[in-house]
Amino acid sequence: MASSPLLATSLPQKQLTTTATATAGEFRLHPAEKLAFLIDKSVSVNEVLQIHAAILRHNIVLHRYPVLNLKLHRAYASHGKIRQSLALFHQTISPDLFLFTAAINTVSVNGLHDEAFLLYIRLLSSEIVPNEFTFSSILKSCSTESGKAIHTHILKLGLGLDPYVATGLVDVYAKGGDVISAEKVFDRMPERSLVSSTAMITCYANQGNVDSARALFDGIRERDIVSWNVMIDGYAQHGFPNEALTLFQKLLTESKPNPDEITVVATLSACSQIGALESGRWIHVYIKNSRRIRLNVRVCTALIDMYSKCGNLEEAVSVFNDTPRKDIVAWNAMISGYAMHGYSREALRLFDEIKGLQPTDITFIGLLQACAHGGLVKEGLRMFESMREEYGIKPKIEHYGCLISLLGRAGMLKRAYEIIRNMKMEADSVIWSSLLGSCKLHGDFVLGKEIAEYLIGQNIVNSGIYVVVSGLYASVNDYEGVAKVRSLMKEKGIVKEPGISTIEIDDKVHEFRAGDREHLSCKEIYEMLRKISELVKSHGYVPNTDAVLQDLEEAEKEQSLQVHSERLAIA
DNA sequence: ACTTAATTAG
Repeated sequence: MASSPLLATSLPQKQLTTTATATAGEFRLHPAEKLAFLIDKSVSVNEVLQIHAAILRHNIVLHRYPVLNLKLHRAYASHGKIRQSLALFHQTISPDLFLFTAAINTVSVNGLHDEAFLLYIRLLSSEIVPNEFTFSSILKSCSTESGKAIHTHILKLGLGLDPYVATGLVDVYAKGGDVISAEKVFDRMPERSLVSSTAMITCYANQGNVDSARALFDGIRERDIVSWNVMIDGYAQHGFPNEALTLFQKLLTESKPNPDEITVVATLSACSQIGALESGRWIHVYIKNSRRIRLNVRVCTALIDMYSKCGNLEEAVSVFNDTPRKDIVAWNAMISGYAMHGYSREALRLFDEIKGLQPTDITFIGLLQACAHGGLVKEGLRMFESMREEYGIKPKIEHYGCLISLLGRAGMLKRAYEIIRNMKMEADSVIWSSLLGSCKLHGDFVLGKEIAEYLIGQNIVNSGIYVVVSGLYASVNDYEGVAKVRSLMKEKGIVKEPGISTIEIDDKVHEFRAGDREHLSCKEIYEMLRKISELVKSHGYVPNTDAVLQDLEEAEKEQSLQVHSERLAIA
């Protein structure tokens, strides 16, 4: 659209002779209606500003033309000019329901939840009655508590069965984790729309109830890509990465719908979790060959994460270098990638290269991990300080975890212990395990035992800590200590979670538990295991049975190590 | 004229 004609004193004749605006020109419209028509055609903020200027030039009093006023508000809001669109609202003498609703929607969408409620209250104070549009807008700003209050208003006005409103309610209850209320609203809907079903699937998935989610998903006749994405991501984010991959494969076998950016991001996350490099690579190639799916910053970040976690750092770096419009999340992923591969200096160097982006708490987790892995004590301590002082980021428990691991590995055990005791927050089992592990590593059994006894005394225990404590006792041959820990475990009914190892072969992920005999090639696997064992023993391998927690004879301990899940997977 | 579901980093 041309830029200057709108600023001319009369209405832009040129505009009205083009084909696009011919319909408007055929009628003798009031300038306000013509301008409203132009707003609908506008594609940039500049055009909106010019139209606004034309409105002022024509001395059009906006609140006398509610439709024009509303369209202008919407146009500003849709281009992210929130202040401008709200200014329009506040200049309007008595806003009608449409403008109220649009304004509530604008602030809600932009996260100004308090503002949304102020507007809603102002609406209620006028004699205007909110409608279904208003509620689907205000619900976006509701917590579960305020959602319940709004729910009563909805019921009072008889709008509870409107599909938009009901979906909004399901969404509010889903965010608050109130599945029961969400189900109630959902079940009462006269007909389940695709969107409301998808909202309900999201609710189930977020609760980790993937079975209910899947049942609902399977019951949908016409599934769109959003419902597939919700289901795949639901699996991926709640401990079922294999199911996520399988479902993605199922999607590929159906002709519709086509995967999009979000589908591949969710699936790549599943690949990262199980180290499925081949599947991840396949998806990368699929994206490159697809004309629909763009390698945008989010897709690239998922690829960086996948390649890093699947052990291919070079490919992660290569994707990072080709990532367009890198945001802090992309930088964080690459920093963490370097950190987990032990390239500490590269991680720190990358941090120095970030320009014009505010680092987040996660940036510092990556950096501190890099320092911990590389034994860069001075740098790590300085980093921890600058996080608080320079960047104003409050350390979370995870940051302390990195710090303790950093000091612990460097043998600065006393200092690490002091930091834990002086932390503002309660140390978690990860931190204690890390420090105990360091005590064992550096042979400081006095401090190690002191901590172990403190933990047992304080009842800060779980299977993770028991394992480390017992290992600590075992390494100094304190079998009384080991026995004490064991009986405590029994007494409290703590069971060590069975370890599972997975390995990817020819695009299929195989799972193994210790002593597993479920696998189809079980016989061959055990035969291979026997050969490997002979080989390593002939090279002087002696099994270290100290870490075996079960109460077994030495030979049995060896046997239990022999069929360790990782060994099975490798065989 | 105003309205509904999904995304990455530890």
